[in-house]
Amino acid sequence: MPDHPDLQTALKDYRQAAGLTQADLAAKVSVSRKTINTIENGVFVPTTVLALRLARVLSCRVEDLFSLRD
Amino acid sequence: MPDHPDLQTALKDYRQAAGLTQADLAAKVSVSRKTINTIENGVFVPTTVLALRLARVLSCRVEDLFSLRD
DNA sequence: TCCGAATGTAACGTTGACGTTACATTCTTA
DNA sequence: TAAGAATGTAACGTCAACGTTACATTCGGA
Repeated sequence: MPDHPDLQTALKDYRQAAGLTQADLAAKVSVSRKTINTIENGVFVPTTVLALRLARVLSCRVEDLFSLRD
Repeated sequence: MPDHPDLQTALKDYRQAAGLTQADLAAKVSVSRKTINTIENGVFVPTTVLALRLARVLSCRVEDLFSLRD
């Protein structure tokens, strides 16, 4: 489960704080559970549209969920 | 210059407010000028990494630049 | 400790983001 | 109004995001 070179994510923390499973969150933003799983594990970076949906559902900013690795 | 169905953007407004040309902004975030141009015109949506870079350079949030069309 | 729930992960295909180059068009401003 | 700067846009290629399905593994509570 490699970290993505450009980005780090706090998605798992926010999801768990909201009391949601990966499957719950996937349903709320209309993607597959695998998509949530691979994003949390840094396998790939979500599109901006998905990042905006995730931030909306988790009541935070895109920057809270994803930050550039400098 | 079709609007993207999922997203609307205020990138042009923020760029112009910062006194930057498309070429200036492209250089600052390390993409081609065409990429900035096509994003501003809604031809396609930037990746999350690029959206984060744009927000950083323009001193605003990703949500200020891009918003879901509901 | 056992069982179900939650999570990890693999293969294959489709689509769209972006680069590069080049040229046409539209704005500025002297 | 002429010249340069800024912007629009087209063709073609590459790579990564995601879907779908399926199965293995791990975790948490009775």
